[in-house]
Amino acid sequence: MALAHAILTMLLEQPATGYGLAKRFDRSVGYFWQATHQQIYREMARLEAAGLAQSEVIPQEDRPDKRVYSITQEGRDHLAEWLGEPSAPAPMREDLLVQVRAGSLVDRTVILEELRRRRDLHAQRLATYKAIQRRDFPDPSRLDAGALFIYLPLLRGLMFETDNVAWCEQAIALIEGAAR
Amino acid sequence: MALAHAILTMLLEQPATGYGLAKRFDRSVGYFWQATHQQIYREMARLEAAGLAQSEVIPQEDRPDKRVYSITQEGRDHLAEWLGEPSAPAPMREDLLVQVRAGSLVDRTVILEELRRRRDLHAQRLATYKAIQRRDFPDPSRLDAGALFIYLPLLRGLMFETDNVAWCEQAIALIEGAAR
DNA sequence: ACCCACATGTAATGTGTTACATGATTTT
DNA sequence: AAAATCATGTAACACATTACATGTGGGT
Repeated sequence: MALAHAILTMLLEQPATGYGLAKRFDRSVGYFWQATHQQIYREMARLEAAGLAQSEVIPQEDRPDKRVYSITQEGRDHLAEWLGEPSAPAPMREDLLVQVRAGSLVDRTVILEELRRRRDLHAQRLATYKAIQRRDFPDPSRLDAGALFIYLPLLRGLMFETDNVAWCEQAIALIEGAAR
Repeated sequence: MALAHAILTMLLEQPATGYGLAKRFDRSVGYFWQATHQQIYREMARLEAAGLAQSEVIPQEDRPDKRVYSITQEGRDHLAEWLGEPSAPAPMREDLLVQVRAGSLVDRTVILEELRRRRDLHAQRLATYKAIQRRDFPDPSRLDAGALFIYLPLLRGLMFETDNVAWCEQAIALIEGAAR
């Protein structure tokens, strides 16, 4: 039931269309949750059926009409209750680590190439998160409670991608320098 | 198809029963892949049907008979081919980050309690990984290529849990010190 | 007496992914 | 002329989770 809570949390900040939420998950808040538009549309229909969200169709002239969802009071209560429940760490399922673990099957150049590609990819994500940090939180030393709750998940994403880059680099260096 | 590759990778190191693999995923190699016994049994049956693994029933007297799976040459070839393919980062779906993001809905003590619980949980995991590190890799500065491929995923898990603990601690300190 | 470890599965449900489908406007 | 953005959905399939089911032997 966690996707539902992620959607409600985003609606808490502002009402949105399925399309708009999909983009936020994809672009700005991908450092703490990811979902596709198909998942989101399905889940939003459920949320509305359960009374946790409500929608309103807004006609548009130039563009297709849109259905804007917002959270209900019942949705807020439901979210607040969930916040009191203990959370389980997300299970780790990282393909790259499996590939490295099986690395002895192939020539080391194969693994090295993939590690370099992934290092670049994570460096790019890191740059994106840093740009968001600079734009939205130029002075992280004084944030009120409300801003902190937005800053802290971003910080986690930043730390995660920093680690990804560092690990890839260390892996490359160690594999390049290893005895055969 | 990534669970299949994780299983084949584990079988590469040594043949195993479904039960045994489930325990390895659960206990020792959980820092790079997690799976339950139901997933594993289903996937192993498929691997055998596809000719990538083979099984042999070994009768036992005291305990129930067991079915030991091993990887076939076709399975090795299949794995080796997969190692050449680019990997996508695992999507992030961390409940705790959603809970923090929605933190303004409840009293800060609710979030703080959860952050402390999670900090302890991750500290415990970190201790487990460090124990494995001490036991299996007492001197990480000289490892041959083969050992590196086992050490590097462990290192990633270690870095990840180190970060989890550090982030929880920072989050606790910042929230405790924040203006209302 | 009860729980844990060993050992393997089925069934139902829930979640996530991929492909298909439509159609206007804006940008390259 | 082609591709991207806005906007919403259906359908099929793949994968993951939870509950149920069974049975022995060893330890507390």
